[in-house]
Amino acid sequence: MSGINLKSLSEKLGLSQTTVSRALNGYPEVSERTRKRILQAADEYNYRANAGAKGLATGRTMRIGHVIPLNDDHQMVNPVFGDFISGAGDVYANAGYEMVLSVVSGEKEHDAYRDLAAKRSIDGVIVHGPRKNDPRPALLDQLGLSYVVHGRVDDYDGAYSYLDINNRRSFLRATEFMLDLGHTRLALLNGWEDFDFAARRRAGFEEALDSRGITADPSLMLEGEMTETLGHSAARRMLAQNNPPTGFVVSSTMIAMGVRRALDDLGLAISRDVSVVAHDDVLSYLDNGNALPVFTATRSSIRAAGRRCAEILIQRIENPKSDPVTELWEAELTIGQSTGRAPT
Amino acid sequence: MSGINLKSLSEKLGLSQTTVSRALNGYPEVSERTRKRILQAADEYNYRANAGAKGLATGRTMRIGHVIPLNDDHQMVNPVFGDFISGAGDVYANAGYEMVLSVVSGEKEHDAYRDLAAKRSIDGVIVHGPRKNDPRPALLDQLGLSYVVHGRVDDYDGAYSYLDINNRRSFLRATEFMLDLGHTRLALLNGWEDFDFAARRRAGFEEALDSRGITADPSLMLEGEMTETLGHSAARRMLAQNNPPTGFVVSSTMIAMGVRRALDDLGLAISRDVSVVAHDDVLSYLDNGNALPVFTATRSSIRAAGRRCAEILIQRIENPKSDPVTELWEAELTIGQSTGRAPT
DNA sequence: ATGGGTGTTCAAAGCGCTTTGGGAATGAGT
DNA sequence: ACTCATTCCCAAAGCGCTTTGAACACCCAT
Repeated sequence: MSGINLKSLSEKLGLSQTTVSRALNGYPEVSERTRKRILQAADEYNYRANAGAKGLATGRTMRIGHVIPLNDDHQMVNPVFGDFISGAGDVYANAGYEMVLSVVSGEKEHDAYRDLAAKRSIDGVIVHGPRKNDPRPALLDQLGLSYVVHGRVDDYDGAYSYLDINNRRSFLRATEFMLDLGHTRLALLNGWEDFDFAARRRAGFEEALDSRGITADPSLMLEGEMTETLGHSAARRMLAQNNPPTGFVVSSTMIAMGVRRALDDLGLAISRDVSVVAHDDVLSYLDNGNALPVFTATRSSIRAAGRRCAEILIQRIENPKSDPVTELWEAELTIGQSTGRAPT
Repeated sequence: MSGINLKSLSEKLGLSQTTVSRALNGYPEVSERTRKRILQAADEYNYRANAGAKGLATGRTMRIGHVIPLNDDHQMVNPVFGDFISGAGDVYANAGYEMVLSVVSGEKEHDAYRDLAAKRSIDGVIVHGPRKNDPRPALLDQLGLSYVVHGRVDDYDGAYSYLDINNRRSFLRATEFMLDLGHTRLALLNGWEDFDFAARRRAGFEEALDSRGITADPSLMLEGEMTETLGHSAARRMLAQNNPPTGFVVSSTMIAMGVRRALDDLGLAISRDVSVVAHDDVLSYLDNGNALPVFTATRSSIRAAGRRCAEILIQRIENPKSDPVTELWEAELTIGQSTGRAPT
């Protein structure tokens, strides 16, 4: 129905397309009087420049891509994703960008970037879930696409923009906190350690134990999908061992909820019998008890990360010659009701 | 870097752009020999048609929009969203469509649709989270944009495409199941009843009680954000009443997890002391205990809904004259470990 | 030889915008 | 009176594709 174009709009105004276009895009060489007239007419007819045509003419699509990998086993999208894009999306909207999403599984991921680049349908892209030896920065540099990595890749030689939290330090501190409470048998329930963030968390965990002369027990360390079920089954299993842990260091509040359920199953009290410290992404739908936190946790808002990644990417797109931006955020350790002195 | 266009590709081949274009788009009027040559060259140079230019020429952008509303209070994206788009995204990818996302809050939602339509950046749109008196179908019909509603709007006169689950019936059955177990004091923890799905669930709940001559107790019915916290605090409060409920009918497994935590707090055993039945969206990251379900639940996969909505929408886009498609799915009631006979 | 298919290719127009390279009008400077 | 900037506006080219209408070659039947 609707859909007036520049041509007819300018005809209605008795002006050339050039003038109307310039007025609408804020160029100076048009008198204020006519600009006002034009703006008003554009509003009246609900005119908006055809995105495809504009992209063709300018070479900029005003569109940013997110390629989100699908876990092949569970066809699962990382549940933090909703919050991330809600942060990023807000920034995009205010800057006049659109967000395009590609959910792809495994091997097809590479192609997704190639495709988006070759079709020229985006100006830049956010890289989610970087892994060890992640090939994407190299690919994107080669494709000439602007990008920002949410997280880090350990092994890329080139300079690239990223925003990460200090995962190693977070887990170092969380683990030390447990050690200070007298816990010596500590379990780690982690995400897949193929992901950079999880590898760093494990390193922090082990570093803390090492510094107290404790060697990490492999039977108390598990990596996997960060679900409630993982927390539950792992905790059940570990607590049934000969020398069960008195504390759990876990990578998400979802896992922590599973651990709590296992404790309930076994009639154990959280904090008194077994302590739990988690990493909390401050997801909007998992508020970890507003006023007094349920779980002791290292916290860092995924939504804030989404916002900041978007800002950085836009800045990179609009100024590609500038130096890459890198930020490393510290997570905050908040004491909740899930930790206490180790039972004696 | 990369980025060859039709012109240079056809020059390399010594053919006209017409022929190359036709070959690539599968038109018959080009000999198999040349088509093969062209396909090969296209592959070699990694040629892909510029999306904007193609859209301009054809009038079809091969892009589908999802406008997802942001809860203003919590800046929260519905956590089922990840699964929905992972289902839809897969269908899009296979059909050659891209997905564009707009996360917008409250009053700006209307504008988002207007914008996308006026800029001609999408061919169609999925309507999420329909509410009572939802104005969007009327708006979209007026804008001439193809769409399909995930859920239903109660009050729209026009014919429109939707995919919904039978929420009323689900909650009717779940409630009857509880009644059959001897529970007479039943609580309902629901999503915001401004949403169509939640209103229907409540209707089903009340209908079941009515049919047994029980009148629903307003102090046992709550609507709100479907979080763990809601389940926890509501259950705590309701169980502290004079005449506490022996069963909870709740709208998500997230809420159910909160109820379970409240029971643990109070030293009550789930199923023996208090029963819980939930609606389960079968989210990939909340698998409700793979083999034996933790919660008794009415189940319907959100991912499957995403897939189907996408299929319907594509069909509508490619064949706009066809009649609207409407589907109503029945949820499946699966018995888990969270329900038992009412204590006597 | 002539005409009509049939199969294969092409030149050029058009999609809706931005942007280059002027042109006309006005006012100021000499 | 004449030049020279300024200010404001415009015609036309170009972005990379699809698609219309026509051309060309070839073959078979008349």
